[in-house]
Amino acid sequence: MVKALSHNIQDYLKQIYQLSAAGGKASTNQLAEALDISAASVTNMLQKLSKTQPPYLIYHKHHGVQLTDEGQRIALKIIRRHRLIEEFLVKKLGYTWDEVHEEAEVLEHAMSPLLEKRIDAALGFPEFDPHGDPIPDVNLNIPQTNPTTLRSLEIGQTGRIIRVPHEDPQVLRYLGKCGLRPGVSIKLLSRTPYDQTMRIEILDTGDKAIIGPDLGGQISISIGA
Amino acid sequence: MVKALSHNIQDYLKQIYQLSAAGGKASTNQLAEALDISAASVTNMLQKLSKTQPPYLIYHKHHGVQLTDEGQRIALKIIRRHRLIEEFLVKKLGYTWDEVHEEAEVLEHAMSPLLEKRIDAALGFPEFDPHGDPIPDVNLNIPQTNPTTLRSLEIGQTGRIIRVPHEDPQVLRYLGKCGLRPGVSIKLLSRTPYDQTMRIEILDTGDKAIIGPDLGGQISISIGA
DNA sequence: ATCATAATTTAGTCTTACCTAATTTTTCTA
DNA sequence: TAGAAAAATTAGGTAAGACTAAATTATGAT
Repeated sequence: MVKALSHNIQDYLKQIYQLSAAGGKASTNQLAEALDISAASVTNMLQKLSKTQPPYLIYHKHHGVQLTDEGQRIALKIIRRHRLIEEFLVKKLGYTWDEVHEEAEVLEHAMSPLLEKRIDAALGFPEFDPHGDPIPDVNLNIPQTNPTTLRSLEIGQTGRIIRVPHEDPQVLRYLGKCGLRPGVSIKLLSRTPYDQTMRIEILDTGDKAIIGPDLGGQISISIGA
Repeated sequence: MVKALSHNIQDYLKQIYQLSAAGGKASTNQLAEALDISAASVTNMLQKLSKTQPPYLIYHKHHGVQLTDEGQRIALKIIRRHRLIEEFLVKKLGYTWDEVHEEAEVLEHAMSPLLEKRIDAALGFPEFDPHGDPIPDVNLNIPQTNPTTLRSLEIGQTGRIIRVPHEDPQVLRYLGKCGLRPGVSIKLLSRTPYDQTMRIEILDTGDKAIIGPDLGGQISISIGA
């Protein structure tokens, strides 16, 4: 029997996973920022999580942390639940894609293994959530995509949107209004020399959209229409 | 802006509501038993909840507690969510009625007002949950029924089941197997003189079932088929 | 009316997870 | 290769919500 982990701890592990996906390690300050708590509190918790049996992460003073396999397993389980919930809310309860992140952030901790199974089945075992993020399967394997980002498109080149950033409702509403969702094919029309702002065309509708370089770097695409 | 109440406090208020529905007041020990914590802890919490602004309950040493209007409002909100979730799990996710209580016990605390609204709408604004318990509406008004209990039936008299006890999965599985669910019409065939065990007939199917007096007292019915 | 028992409360701790302030370590720049 | 700035850690504290043990109050049977 495995001891139930607190919501807090689950959130730490999830965040560490997300941060180290881009970088291999997560630093105390990054975590403090992401979880909106003080760095001192983070240090305490990291030390604690490195001393459990089994340990959830590997901690070296002043050098960031890395999840153990066990820690990663837990992180992936939470991420799976989070994304299943997002997909469920959109597909079955009429949510828009900008409403689901916050809701899932809470519900992911209240989801039993049974509910996870039933929702997964009700959705037909989906591989991606509404933002195009991959949903780890029952064994926590993640559907692989091989994306680059919108920012790296050449002028005149086409691509297909794979995923968009999922946290900020405002951004999501903007993208939604432009018709920029996963699966949509686009072409880069132009890039301003000074600030790299991109003009792109949605191929199906012919609509145009303006995307700054920051946001462009957070939108994953595959090359080709 | 109202301060968010902890899950714990929500559980206290809900339990007090349920206990005082049958009795007007809830005692420290009843609460300790129902919440599975020590009586001393309950005393502490009751004192705390009676000193909030506004107070959630009225506390007199050694004489039990009673919810204030505010306390009752919160209790009913949780109960509404609990029952909506139960109905949702059965109707939309293929749960059986013995699986839903425990699940709802957790989810009720993770449910946003928006989710409550969407689920309510998806179900067509149901008035009763799978066990026949009334679901408070958006304004927390409770559909009234005027039930008596199975135990009070006379021999040969007919009745229609209104609600069954909802917590114990074993009991629910037994009742389910017998076909005893809300809406079903029954007739009392006999009662043993010694222990008052009842034999009843389900009118639609002709099936017979045996119900002890304790369980019989927890099954609500309306008189007449 | 008394006394045993049951119910409740008080007092004192513990754990979890957070905080701020002060200190130490690392990193970056001149 | 200092020394400043940034990052991380330590130390000491707080609030919630639980606990046990001891004390008090209420109740019910003779």
